[in-house]
Amino acid sequence: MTRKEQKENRQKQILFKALELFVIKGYMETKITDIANSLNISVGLLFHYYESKEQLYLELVKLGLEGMKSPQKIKYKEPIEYFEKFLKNLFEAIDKEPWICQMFLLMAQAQKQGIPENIRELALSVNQIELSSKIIEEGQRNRTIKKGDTLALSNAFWCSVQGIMERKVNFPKIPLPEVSWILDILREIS
Amino acid sequence: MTRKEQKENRQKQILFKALELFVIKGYMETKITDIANSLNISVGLLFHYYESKEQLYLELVKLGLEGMKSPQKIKYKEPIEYFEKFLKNLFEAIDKEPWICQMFLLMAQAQKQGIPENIRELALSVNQIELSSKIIEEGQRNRTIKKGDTLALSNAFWCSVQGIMERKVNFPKIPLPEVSWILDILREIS
DNA sequence: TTTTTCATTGAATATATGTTCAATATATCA
DNA sequence: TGATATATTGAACATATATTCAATGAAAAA
Repeated sequence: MTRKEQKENRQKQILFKALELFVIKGYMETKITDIANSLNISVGLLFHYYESKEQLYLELVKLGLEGMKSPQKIKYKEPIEYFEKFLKNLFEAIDKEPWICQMFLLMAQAQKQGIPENIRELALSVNQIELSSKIIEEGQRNRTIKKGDTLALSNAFWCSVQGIMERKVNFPKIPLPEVSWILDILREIS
Repeated sequence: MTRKEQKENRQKQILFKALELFVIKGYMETKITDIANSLNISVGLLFHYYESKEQLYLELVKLGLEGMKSPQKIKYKEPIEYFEKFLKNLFEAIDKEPWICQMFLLMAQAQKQGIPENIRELALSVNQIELSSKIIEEGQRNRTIKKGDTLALSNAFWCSVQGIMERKVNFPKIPLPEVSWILDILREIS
């Protein structure tokens, strides 16, 4: 293993362990020593790779922002198909890569109080709920999505997804819901 | 105002402000000085009424446990009616009493890591998801509730509710969803 | 009015935790 | 091999925060 590889591995190792702990315990509750200890490395090494706890969190939020672009790449004919594909991808991905679930929650967590203000603003810069409300509007026009305030519908959908991710992280054994159950929040029932 | 009243008022004042801050910022992120400052009282006074931060949090969880008994009092003929009544009550109550929403989240928060273990166990002692799964099973028998793993369905419902509460606390202006939208997660679509 | 009780304060203390840094071990390269 | 660069350590430092406590003021009781 070259020096460069070694460096990158350590950085990733730290980053993913930090993600795991930040999501489970929260930003403040996660101590630098928690991260170092659970990786069996010294705190000094951690600071060698990341200049501060805040910086480490910032790296993660930046990574998360990248990931949030992926839903925008989903191609769909019917609006409801957009949400269906998103959920399907998400649920499938979760089983293989637990960090996806964690990252989803980190981005929600980063928008809350208690997070350094500059990071919080960054996390708030992509508003999934507003973006989806436009797709919901399309669906309302052709009667495939329920009538009602588009923001509230979008909110209900994303709240539900977040709640599910939240629970999955804390209680991994509880089975995921069926995609169609969550879609029924949006779907016009005829 | 008698001494007794004064005492009770202060205790409640501290308790509710603590609830507000614990829910918004989390347990560790909420500093004793935050609570004292936002009430314009000294830290000493706070410790005069509550022997520790942990004790204060415990009081809140105990209060929350009381509140969690109320869904069990709901009377229903059709199983779906149980969930409908619950949501209706909850959404109506929220507009008048923001602390209900906060309390709902506190109880979820108290079940996570980062909370003192004894309190965490107490919070985990009432399992809303398991309780509801039995009602869901009734509904499945008479075809008013979707087929599928009852725990997963119950989970989807409660995750959704939690996600909604979460968002309401952080972004109070976003409108609440319609009760029926959330019920559609459970309802058999014929 | 005098005494006693309790609400209230805020500086002092103890502890926890983020961060620094000088020293050491190990790998890379000449 | 020897020289240089990098990975790694952990004790030391600075700061933040929970908690204590002796002192003060105000209300209740006598």
